[in-house]
Amino acid sequence: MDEIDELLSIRAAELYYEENKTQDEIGQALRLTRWKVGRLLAQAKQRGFIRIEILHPRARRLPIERRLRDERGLADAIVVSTAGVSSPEELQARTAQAAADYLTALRPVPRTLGVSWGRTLFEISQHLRQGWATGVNVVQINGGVSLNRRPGTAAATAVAIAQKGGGSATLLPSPAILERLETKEAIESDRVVAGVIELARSADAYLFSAGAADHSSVHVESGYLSAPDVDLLVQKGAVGDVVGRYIDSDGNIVDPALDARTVGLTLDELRKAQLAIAVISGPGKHAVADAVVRSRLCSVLVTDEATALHLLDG
Amino acid sequence: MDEIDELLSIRAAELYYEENKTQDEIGQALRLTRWKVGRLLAQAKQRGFIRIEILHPRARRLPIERRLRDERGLADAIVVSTAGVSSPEELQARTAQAAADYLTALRPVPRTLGVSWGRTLFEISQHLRQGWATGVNVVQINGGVSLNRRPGTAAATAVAIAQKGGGSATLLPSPAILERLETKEAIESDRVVAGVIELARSADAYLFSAGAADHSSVHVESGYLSAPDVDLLVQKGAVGDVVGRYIDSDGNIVDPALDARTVGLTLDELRKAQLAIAVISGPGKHAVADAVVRSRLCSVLVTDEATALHLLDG
DNA sequence: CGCTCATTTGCTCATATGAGCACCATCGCC
DNA sequence: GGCGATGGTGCTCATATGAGCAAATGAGCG
Repeated sequence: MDEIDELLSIRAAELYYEENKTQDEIGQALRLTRWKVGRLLAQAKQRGFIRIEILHPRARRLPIERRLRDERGLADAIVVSTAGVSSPEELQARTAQAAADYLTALRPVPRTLGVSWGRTLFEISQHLRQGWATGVNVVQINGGVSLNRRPGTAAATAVAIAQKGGGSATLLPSPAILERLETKEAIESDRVVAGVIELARSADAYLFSAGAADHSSVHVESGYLSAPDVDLLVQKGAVGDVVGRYIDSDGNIVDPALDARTVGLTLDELRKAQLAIAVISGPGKHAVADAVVRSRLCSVLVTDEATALHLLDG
Repeated sequence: MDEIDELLSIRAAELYYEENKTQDEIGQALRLTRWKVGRLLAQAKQRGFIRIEILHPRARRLPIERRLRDERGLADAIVVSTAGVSSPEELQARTAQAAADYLTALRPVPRTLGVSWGRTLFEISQHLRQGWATGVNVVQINGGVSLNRRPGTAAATAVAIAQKGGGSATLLPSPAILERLETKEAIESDRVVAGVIELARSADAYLFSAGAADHSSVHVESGYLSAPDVDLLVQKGAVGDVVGRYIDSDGNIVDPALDARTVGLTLDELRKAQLAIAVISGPGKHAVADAVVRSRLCSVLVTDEATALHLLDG
């Protein structure tokens, strides 16, 4: 395509997309046949001169979803558009909404849903509508007696998801990370705790997020880890955590001793799941998202456009 | 339109615009008739959920051009797209290119073209192609013996436009602004100068830009005005200059004494012109652009999208 | 200069889309 | 509960568009 045709294709595109002229009318205006106009428009599209965006909080990016499924081997992928997003909160809200939508539309409806906790999960619980399902029981899959008093604690999240889904919540009454291995083993051998973990293992589906390995982590905020602890993990190669377990960019446990003191499903148990839905979004989570997908910790990923593109091209 | 239809229209738009499905296929996927799909898509468009942009340095915004013509009473308007513009230089280049294109396509071809000088005019002269016209003579319409040595001086601009247009340039051998009124009157009474100004008055078309009233002005750069001079003009209400004459937001001369010392066509002479093409772009020139259009200093405006929107809505 | 081959052009025809209209469900009103 | 009004739905039909193909154009080469 030469210079002159390129310019003509732009003129044609202006008349077609901005002025709603027919190809025939454009042909008359530019002294071209309507077929030539059609070809110019096709070329303008094909060369990427025409960008069509869907501006809506609920808009998704289907082509990127397909690429994620095909190129990264996911069973399913949900990618929310970042067009028109003005704040990190809005991005988080969009992703949570998409996750809630996905859960609501999920068939067969899981009888038991294993969930983690954190900011993302709490927001998903808020975006689910009352009656999103009937009879969905929820079980926590990792320890999470919150140490702070903010709303959105582990228990509130699981309870909200269960209540809105017409089922009941089973909480895992344990801290996320214990200070001593012996305490962790003692807690896990407790009849109630062991029962909850057993129930968690048998869940039909899992819904969890991932945290970035930095000081903004809920583990720091909740007091399970200190800022220097996190720095040390980063030094060892940690990119983030899934259900409280810190992984490197290949999805391997960074600190086995720490991991042994962490209560809940192990990553290998999660990997064996039929349906593991990870919800990960935000610029700070590109690295964890990559690790999660690479190491097959999830079969379904709900994320934002920028993160998805990072997984594909970055 | 209720919530559910709005969501459906977004899903439909995704399948239509991103996946290139037909409305019929979308109907099958979403369990709707194809007519319903068509209506949903129409509503999505109408409600502004669909944004179509033409990404190209030569792209124009025809709907905005029409609004400028209709709402601001311009004979013609050229608005370049700002989509994908990354630097002020690129914006300037796009606008200059559009002005060059407009000149090239102009019919009837002007036999004599009056031009001002400055950064914008120089850039236009560079974007004109060799042979853009045949036999177009160029005459300077305001004083402009440059005091500095940079390329793009007043003379070089006029000569380039004329040379590429197969004609000759007539320069106005005078400073832009004189220090004393008597000197200005003496210069204007000089046979050669008076002849050039007479020729300028008889031009078929004028091409000029406008400067912002700030320290970046070419008058400051060229030494005709000092920074405090400009500050004083701003205090008196100046928003910018046209052919060296400073105007307020209504297009009136801000400082008649200064104006009397300025050599070249007067603004009223410019206003009487059949065809006066103003080329004004950049965020710093919104106010001058508005003054120029409001006071009918130009019949044709070449500008950028942001400036145009300012003229319409701001 | 004439030939070949590749590309572009203008066409026919099938398909996709939008306009306009009859019909039907839903709602307020009696 | 009957009844007209209102808005949405599915249709017919005209139009716009894209696929595929034959003719025309023109560049390259003997």
